[in-house]
Amino acid sequence: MAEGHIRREAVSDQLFALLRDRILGGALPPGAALTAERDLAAEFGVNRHAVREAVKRLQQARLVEVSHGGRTQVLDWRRTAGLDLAVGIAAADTGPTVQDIARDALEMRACVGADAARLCALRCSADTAAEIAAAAERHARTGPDLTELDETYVAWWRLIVEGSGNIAYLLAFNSLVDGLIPVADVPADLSAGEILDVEAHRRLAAHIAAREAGAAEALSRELLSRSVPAAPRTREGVRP
Amino acid sequence: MAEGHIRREAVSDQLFALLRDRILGGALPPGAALTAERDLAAEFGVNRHAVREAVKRLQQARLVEVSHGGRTQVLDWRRTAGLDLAVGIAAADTGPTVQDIARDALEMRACVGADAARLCALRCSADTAAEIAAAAERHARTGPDLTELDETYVAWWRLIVEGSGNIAYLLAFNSLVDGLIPVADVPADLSAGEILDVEAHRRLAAHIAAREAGAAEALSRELLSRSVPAAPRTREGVRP
DNA sequence: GTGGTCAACTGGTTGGACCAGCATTTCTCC
DNA sequence: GGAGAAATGCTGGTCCAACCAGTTGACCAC
Repeated sequence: MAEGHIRREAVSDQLFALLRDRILGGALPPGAALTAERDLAAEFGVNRHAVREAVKRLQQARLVEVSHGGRTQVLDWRRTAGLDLAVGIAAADTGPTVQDIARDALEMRACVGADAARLCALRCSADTAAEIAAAAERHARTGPDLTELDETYVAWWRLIVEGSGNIAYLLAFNSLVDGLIPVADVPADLSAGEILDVEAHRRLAAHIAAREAGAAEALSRELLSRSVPAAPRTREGVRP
Repeated sequence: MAEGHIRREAVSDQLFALLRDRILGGALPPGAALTAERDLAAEFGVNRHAVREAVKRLQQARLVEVSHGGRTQVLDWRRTAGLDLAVGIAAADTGPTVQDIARDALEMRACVGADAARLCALRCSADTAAEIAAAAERHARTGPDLTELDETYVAWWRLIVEGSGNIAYLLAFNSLVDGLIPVADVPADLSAGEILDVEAHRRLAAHIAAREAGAAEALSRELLSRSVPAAPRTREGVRP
């Protein structure tokens, strides 16, 4: 078949995305009351259960606060939402753009990645250090295919983050990898300077194996900073 | 009333917590198939819709992968789950303990907070810098009540993180503040050394106002590191 | 005004039915 | 006997209709 698998998105997923974007976009400001479930169901011509599933997800994302008997209230996502939400913020018509989010994510990646490399040098086992070096070599031998290179590079970093022994870093890494980075289309020349520098990877692996925490941190910070676009910021803070 | 608001947890919330803990605890290993919705409903004596809401949340947390017609599969949370999940990991009977999670969260807080202070010094407006200094003074004048002190301290840090202009940091801050830190009972003497050091807060605010990014980063890193317990790690990496 | 009552919302839960997609089994044809 | 097609029985996805359980606010008696 030529057509690429028409996956019909579930109704509750569509509704969740729609309401999420309304909240993030400011159409539903903090403090406002969400339309009642029955009314939402009628408005979109869907069943109330589908609405409930969507609202339940909004609740889990801490975008709304539901109270039995009372009204469902929209929260201020700047104060309550978690890192997992970052996906979709860009979809909002108001506030930060995709470029802003991308830059923020890459900045955070550099910060957390550097500290993870430091901790990895301090705490990982000799086996893990050897595995990291092996993964770096594996990455170095990976073909010219960009997607493939990206995968082995992420896999290599995952080893380092795991080796840091910090679960918070690992979870944040997950949030960034399959939440934010994919959305951000980093200029190819920037990311190539990071992904293709096989020699730097070898040196970082060596620093970790030699327990040189400071050197590992400095090198990884420099490496990860290469993909951060240097575009000037026009706004201050997170407020529009 | 003396009794504290008998909140009966919703069925789907209980079910979500139960299944989440089973997955995080290893009772439902990655790759295993989740019990079918109808069977879960029968097993717990609840309606299938409640089960569906719980499963939908598991899906959003990237703990399971559901496929129409096929089986719902348990994912490897170490590879897929996001930072928001950190709550509840400690509840698992296998793997990291509350102390481990707490330490990891505090480590991450120090790393991200220091970089946020650095960026804030670089990028925040003069108004924001003044507001940060004012918030520091407000905190300094706050009464001896520990809860109150904690609130003003968090509010002060929120200003700094907002001033950094990095939304990823802001969301991670949210995840840490109302997800992880509360669970972690940091020894009072440690946190007091951080929260009560009014002079350090004033200096940090001054560094930010003076655009001394390096000094702001160094001071905040030192400040935030005070609450990190220095307990030795018995395990390596995140693997048990 | 104060207090209680009640009706009209809200979300929470249930049951049953049916549609749609996947996987295995079974049957047919070569 | 083996390869492919058809049938079957599971899975999740959606809907309808009703009822339970809290909250809110208007109303009325005092």
